[in-house]
Amino acid sequence: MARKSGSSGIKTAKQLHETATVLFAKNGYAAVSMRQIAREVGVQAGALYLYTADKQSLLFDLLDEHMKDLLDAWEGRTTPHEITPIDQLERFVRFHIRFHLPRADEVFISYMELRNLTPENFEVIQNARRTYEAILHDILSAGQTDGTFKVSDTKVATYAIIAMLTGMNTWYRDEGRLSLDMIEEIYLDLVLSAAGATP
Amino acid sequence: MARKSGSSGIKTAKQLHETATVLFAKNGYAAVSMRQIAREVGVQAGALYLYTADKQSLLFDLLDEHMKDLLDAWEGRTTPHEITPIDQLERFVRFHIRFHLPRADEVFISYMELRNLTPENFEVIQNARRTYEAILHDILSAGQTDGTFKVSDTKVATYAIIAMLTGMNTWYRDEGRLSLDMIEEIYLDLVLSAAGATP
DNA sequence: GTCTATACGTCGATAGAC
DNA sequence: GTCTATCGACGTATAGAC
Repeated sequence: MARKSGSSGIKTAKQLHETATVLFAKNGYAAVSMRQIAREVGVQAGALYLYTADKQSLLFDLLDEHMKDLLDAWEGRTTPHEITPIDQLERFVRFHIRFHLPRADEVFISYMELRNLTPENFEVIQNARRTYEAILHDILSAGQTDGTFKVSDTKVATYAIIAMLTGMNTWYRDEGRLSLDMIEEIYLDLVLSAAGATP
Repeated sequence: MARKSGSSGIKTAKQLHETATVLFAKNGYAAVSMRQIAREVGVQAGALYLYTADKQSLLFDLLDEHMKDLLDAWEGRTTPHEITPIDQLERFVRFHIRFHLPRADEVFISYMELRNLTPENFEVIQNARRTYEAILHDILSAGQTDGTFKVSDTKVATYAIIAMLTGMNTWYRDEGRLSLDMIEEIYLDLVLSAAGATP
């Protein structure tokens, strides 16, 4: 068969990441073969190695991109100068939901495929995750100090709140009974209550 | 090489499940080979097929056992006759933590390897999970009705609380700074607050 | 940039000896 | 109940033609 005409490297590179994200999320990193990805992208397996050193780098790049996007998105937000802990927490919750919900596959992979990273790659992703957690922890600590929040342990509360919010991705469906706006308000109430917020 | 002496079928069957649990949790179902399991158990790969029809059945059996144990443990508890929603919720939280924390591998597999089940097997596990969620949902609904709880949506609150509690498994370490008893109290506070409990 | 062809290892599962 | 040996398929990754 003749070689596929009209292919462009940039397009293939992008399709590789998109396809790998979907397939890894659906079937798992270990269960997806390079051949399968290539077939879906529309090239031969060998051609994939023009865009990634190996399968491991492919996984790492997906997770690394996701965490960078997340932290960049948070940093890039416009933030008022003086803002109360309670408002900070509200902004965090809304941001988290709005960022994570439309990225179901990426979020899924970022949690499920950590164990398939090499130790060095795992360390990088884990650090990014800790950076994100620190954002919430700082907010809770500030509120705890000035008396607006009341939790037994800010560290555990941080984990609990993030788990609560991220868990949303496991049940949310676009055609579900609740709109995104409603879900946002429901979770906001849950988080503020859990933090013992007294406005 | 002579065949291994002193082996007993019952012992091997048990070791198969234990070994598979550990390996699947550590490396993932798809990444673990039957040969690897056999090596760890101390038999040849072929011998495993005396105890399981195939790899898929092995995974399903592990998850099915876990869910059955969970529901049986809940059913088997002694429960006072009349009990307030707030006490029910407290009992649920303590039960969940005590049951899940010592079963890190089983819990991990039960969440991570759902996608590697055949559709029929997935359905069975999913039903068991829904049964468990219904326990919490009933408690929240009762409290919502009689005014002891105050959540915007009992369904979402159910998911959120279970996610919050189960998320504990991702960070808990035996040698950590918090004892099991302390963690139990911290999460109890978080859950009661999230539910808007007014004692 | 993409192709074909292939090296070389490992997979799940089975057959038959003991 | 466990072993050895093996089948046929599929895995990642590379070499070299075009």
